[in-house]
Amino acid sequence: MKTYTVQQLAELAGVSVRTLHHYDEIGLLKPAFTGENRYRYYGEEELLRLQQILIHRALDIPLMEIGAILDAPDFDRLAVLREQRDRLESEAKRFAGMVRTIDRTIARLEGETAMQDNELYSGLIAPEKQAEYEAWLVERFGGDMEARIARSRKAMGEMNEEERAGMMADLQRVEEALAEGFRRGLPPQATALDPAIEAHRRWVGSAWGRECTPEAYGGLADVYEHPDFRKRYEAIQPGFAEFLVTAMRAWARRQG
Amino acid sequence: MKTYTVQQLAELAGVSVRTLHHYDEIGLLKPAFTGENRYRYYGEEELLRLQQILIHRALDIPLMEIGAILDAPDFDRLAVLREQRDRLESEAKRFAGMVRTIDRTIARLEGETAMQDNELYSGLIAPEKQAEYEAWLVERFGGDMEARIARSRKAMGEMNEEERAGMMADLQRVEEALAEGFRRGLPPQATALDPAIEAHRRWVGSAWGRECTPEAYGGLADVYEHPDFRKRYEAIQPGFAEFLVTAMRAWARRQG
DNA sequence: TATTGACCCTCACGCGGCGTCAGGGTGCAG
DNA sequence: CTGCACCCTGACGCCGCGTGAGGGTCAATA
Repeated sequence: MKTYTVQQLAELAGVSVRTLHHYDEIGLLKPAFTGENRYRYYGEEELLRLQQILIHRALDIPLMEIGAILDAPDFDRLAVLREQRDRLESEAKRFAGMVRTIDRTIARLEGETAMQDNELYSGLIAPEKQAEYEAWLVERFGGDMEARIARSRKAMGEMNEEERAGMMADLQRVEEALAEGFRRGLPPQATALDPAIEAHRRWVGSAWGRECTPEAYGGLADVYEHPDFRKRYEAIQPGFAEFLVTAMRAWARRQG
Repeated sequence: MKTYTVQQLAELAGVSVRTLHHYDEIGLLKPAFTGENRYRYYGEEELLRLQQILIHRALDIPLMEIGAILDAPDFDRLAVLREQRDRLESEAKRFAGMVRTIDRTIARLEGETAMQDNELYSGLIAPEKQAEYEAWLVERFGGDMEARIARSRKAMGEMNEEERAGMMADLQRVEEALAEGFRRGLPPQATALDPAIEAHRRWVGSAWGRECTPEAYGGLADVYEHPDFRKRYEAIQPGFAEFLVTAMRAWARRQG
């Protein structure tokens, strides 16, 4: 017959020796037998019971309650398993939901970050506002922001005047198409805006030098709420800033 | 400016007032301000911070460590989120894994249960062994077993002699085909046995009055290790009992 | 104004489930 | 015999609150 000492069982099950002492003390998990040396010796049956204890414990069931469950007559066994299964599934879903929440936050932060890298020097902000905006970014995002600003400044510095003017003209066309939809009274969620929205997204991607994903585009909408961007879009047409932000978000949401 | 009292914030966040007191005491979550009445008043910023605390707490991170993380400079924010995301995903997977483990246990128990309901009275066990077998079932599975035995006895009692004889003849044909494979020296895992195995499974399904799923069929193999069944299969051919059990298990495993 | 019910406060004991350590014994190899 | 790894019991203490005592504040109502 195979037996385990406390340390062996503890390692097999991923618990501490102290835990096994404690469970013996409270009667939750008794050893198979105790030797003359007062050592605890456990068998396969105790190992199996311990594994069942650990599943219940993962569901925050108090130890004494776990003991009551495991010591109940066998006819309850299937019902208990079904109940534990449902609770374990709920926990799995709870954590999966938190993963999705954090994924959205990460995407948003990454979208914001990518936007700030490139648009700052794309001519959207007047040069005299740049120092102020840089201070805002550093204050908001902290430590390595200055290094990234330096990097973006260098990349934009390498674009010639003709290329920059071409990009600005493209952006104006896109924004004008969107503003026209706004003036015609289309709701921001209207799919008739999709061509203009997607043209805008493509423009942003080319300004970034990499694809603007739907998540990043949704994050960009957040950043367009910054006062400097709002001011700029309000100058195109009063009310346009809010319309654009909502339209961008609606589009991003529809991409799943 | 919108403010919340302790109870309002506690309800919004799903924690207790005591928890908020505690977090204030240890400096983890201070109120926005405290009134002359000594009441705590929290703002949106505190609500957001509390939500972040709760995600970290779900990962069993000690409170003082949570404080250190949240109070770190902002440039760490994205890295921390990524790390938490990975840990939350691991937790989700851990619970999902436990769900699968319990599902397998449930399927096995249900398979055994369904088998015992019907085969007991299908003529496989000699009548004089029935009382003994019933005692074994009740001892093994406990409380409601007697009610279920009564139910099955009634159902079998309604099958006429001709129908019963037809089922027995079918079963003999199936078992003979399997025994022939055994005599020819086929390994129990051989796919050449599949037609006979599937015929057997179909027979069991018809005896049950409902489909015998691969899980249930795997569970049935466990139950065929009972001494009464072994004796019966050994009577067909010495060594056949072990062969059959192994073949059934191999087939069930191959169904995924 | 007084009363009442809901909410707020500080203070403090205690619980569940161990982690950690002290002091001492056992088993086994060199 | 010595040294190392493992075992024991006993016991203090920690973390994160739950619970309750005793008392104050706020707002509606009679």
